[in-house]
Amino acid sequence: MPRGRPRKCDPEVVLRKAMTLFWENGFDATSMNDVAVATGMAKPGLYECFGDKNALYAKALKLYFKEYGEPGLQCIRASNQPVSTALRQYLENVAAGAGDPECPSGCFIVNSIIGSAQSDSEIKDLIRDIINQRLDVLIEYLSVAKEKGELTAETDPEALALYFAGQEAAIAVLAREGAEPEKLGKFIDIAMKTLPQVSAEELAAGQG
Amino acid sequence: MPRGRPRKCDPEVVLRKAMTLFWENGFDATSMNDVAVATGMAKPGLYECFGDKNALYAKALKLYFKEYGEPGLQCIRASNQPVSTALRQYLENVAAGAGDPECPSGCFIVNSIIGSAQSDSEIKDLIRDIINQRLDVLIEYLSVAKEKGELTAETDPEALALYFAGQEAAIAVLAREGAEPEKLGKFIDIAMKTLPQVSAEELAAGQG
DNA sequence: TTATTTTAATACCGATCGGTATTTAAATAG
DNA sequence: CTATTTAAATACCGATCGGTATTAAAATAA
Repeated sequence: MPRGRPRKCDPEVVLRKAMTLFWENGFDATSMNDVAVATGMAKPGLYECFGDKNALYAKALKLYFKEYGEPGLQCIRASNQPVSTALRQYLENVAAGAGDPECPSGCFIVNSIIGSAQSDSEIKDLIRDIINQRLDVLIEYLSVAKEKGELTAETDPEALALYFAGQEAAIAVLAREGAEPEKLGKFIDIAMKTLPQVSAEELAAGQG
Repeated sequence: MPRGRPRKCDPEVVLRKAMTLFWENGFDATSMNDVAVATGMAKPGLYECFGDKNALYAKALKLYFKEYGEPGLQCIRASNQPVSTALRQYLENVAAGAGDPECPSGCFIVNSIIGSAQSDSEIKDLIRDIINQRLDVLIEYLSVAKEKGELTAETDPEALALYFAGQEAAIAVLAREGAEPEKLGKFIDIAMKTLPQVSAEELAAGQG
């Protein structure tokens, strides 16, 4: 046991709770007092643990990306499944997160993009970094799929990556509107029709 | 000329300016003082003309829908062009509005959806009404197109309408991220590939 | 025990918020 | 001219904001 009075609250638990508050209500509508009441950690403790409100928000956003964003990207990166399967799973994972009844609806990152106009520059940079990471993973994955012959020669990996990034945003907004999971499923069915896939026979012929 | 001291500011101009402030910065980050300074109408005048802050926001959102939402819906309703042309124009109109350098980026309605968690019930109802109006127009249009044989018999008009509503949200978020118009154009190209269109020959054969 | 360290808890700071009462200015009616 | 009407302009209200100084409590070290 360390020297002084023991902590009442686990900072990790506090940060997770702060994340859900910012996710649900946004930066402005979540006061430090709200966080203090919801977490049980008094305001001076919050400032000591996390810095000021901007720093707390940035840490919450990083935690969100680590928990809800990176795993999906990692699945894409490591996927050895057909491109349509991998990308469908990717969007279904997004829909599962955005529509999870245990969490605020929608996507904290999308919410932050919308509200970023008056964010401080550290937060803007963080958002930009997250957006670019996601786009780069999608571009890389689609480029490889094209090289492997799974996607037609006319495929534009960058444009298609932006399309899928847009589908994530769409799912987040629709979930925030209250769209049921079943409707999000149908949405994904339609969104996946855009893939310029090479058929299995063509692929076999091309590789043989 | 009416009886008393003449108005310094045209309320319509003031409301339009308030609209751009709320559109750019959102409800919480736009203070009544900000509106007063930006418009030249002092705070008591704002309250006398528009009611409280919630009422001003609601009026600004209604103005936005009238100027940026309804014309596009009217085009869809009145369209006698091929379904792919009409819907492409619809999305291009959305992209033009969301990416207009003269205005805040993105879509005020999408921003309001994201921020609606802590809105008062009048604003929530207004947002819900706008969403439903748009969806109803799309469903009706797609249903008619299916009946006319322009879309395949397997087409689900409700699901496809939600898809297009989602594309609007996607375009709004991508524009808010700073996506250039050219990239939004490519996005629309891909998004339009989902249409389960009947070919011109099939359509002629079916009608003949 | 007593001193020290670390945190919790309370109270408080100036600034800003949404909203309004009051006073001043600009027009018309008589 | 004076009275009246309407709006502008200023000042102000209590509440809440982000952030902090201060005090009280709970642990260890001696």
